[in-house]
Amino acid sequence: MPPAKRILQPGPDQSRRKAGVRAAGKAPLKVAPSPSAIDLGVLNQHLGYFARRMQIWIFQDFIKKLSSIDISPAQFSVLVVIGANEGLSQAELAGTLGIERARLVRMLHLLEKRGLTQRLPSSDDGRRHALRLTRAGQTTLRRAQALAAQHEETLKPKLGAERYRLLLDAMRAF
Amino acid sequence: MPPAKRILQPGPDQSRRKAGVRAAGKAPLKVAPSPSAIDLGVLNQHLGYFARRMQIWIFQDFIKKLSSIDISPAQFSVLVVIGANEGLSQAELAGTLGIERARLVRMLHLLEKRGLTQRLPSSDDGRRHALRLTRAGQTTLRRAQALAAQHEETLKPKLGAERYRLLLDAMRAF
DNA sequence: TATTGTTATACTCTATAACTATA
DNA sequence: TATAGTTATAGAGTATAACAATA
Repeated sequence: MPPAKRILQPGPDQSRRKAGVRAAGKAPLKVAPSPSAIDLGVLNQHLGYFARRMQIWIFQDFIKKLSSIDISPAQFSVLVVIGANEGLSQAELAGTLGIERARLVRMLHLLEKRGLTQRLPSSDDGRRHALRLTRAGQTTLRRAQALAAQHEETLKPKLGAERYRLLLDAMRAF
Repeated sequence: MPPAKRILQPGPDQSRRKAGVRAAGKAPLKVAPSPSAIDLGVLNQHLGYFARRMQIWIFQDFIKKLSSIDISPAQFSVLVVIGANEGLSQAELAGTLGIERARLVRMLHLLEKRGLTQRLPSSDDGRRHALRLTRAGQTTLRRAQALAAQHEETLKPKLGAERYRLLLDAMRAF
């Protein structure tokens, strides 16, 4: 497929050129903080900044620890909830995990293609699918939970046992 | 642009059909947990699950609170760090915030187009750009910080003052 | 050779809208 | 008419690779 029309920042960097022109009339700045001296400013007082950094760190460790079975955090959450609630519908699953219904469709396509989940017809409502794990899905879930538990164990020493418990408790407010 | 070739799940849902066939040989499940009764299973013991939910909640509130000036969390962090470290380079900024260098280029294009930031030539290294806020950028940053502070204030009662402090402290471990 | 800023590309995720089949 | 599952599409964000200019 030819790149027809670039979606993001289509043109040749006019803004960059403009900055250069503008800069020509000013004295170039000389100070550039050394890498270690960069100031986070007011970000230091924002929960969201640290929440994002922490979440990324945790997910990256999770992905690494489960790379041998190729299960992402989102896939893990889907397998766990199906495993604990056999027969639930896609809408219920999506609502529980905060995943878009449309997104879940494609995740389930993939998990089904890998032989881990099934969509069975619901007995009492022709619109719904009753979700369940296959035998292979149950096995994969058990392995995933073991690896995820190892991942979780790396977080405790990183935080200290007490702060770990405090965090787990405090974050339930959301 | 014609949809040439679908990237995700190209074919007509074969997996779905397959599931239907498979299901035909089995008794349909009857139990579907009521929405309130859905069990999170082992997710209840995973920091990452709650970290992600919290981060999404916080960002959504942040976006809402700053919607009047149309500044995203990522844009806010960029403005704050440039404001606190005038003259720093794009690589330093990207490294500090954990943003890809390539991604930052497009963010700065946009911020520059909005007249909030500038890229000046660095005096001692021809490869680098020295980043700074324009006057308008400084004004926008001040407004953004005021609105972000309001956002932050909604988090404290939600958590309680003590747990808020504990969280902010504990998450610095990452 | 290595680094800075940049372009290009692909993939993931989010967000909607619209369609179908059922209710 | 409303809901469940689905398709399609656009937009962010992430991840890489490659390139030109500069060191």
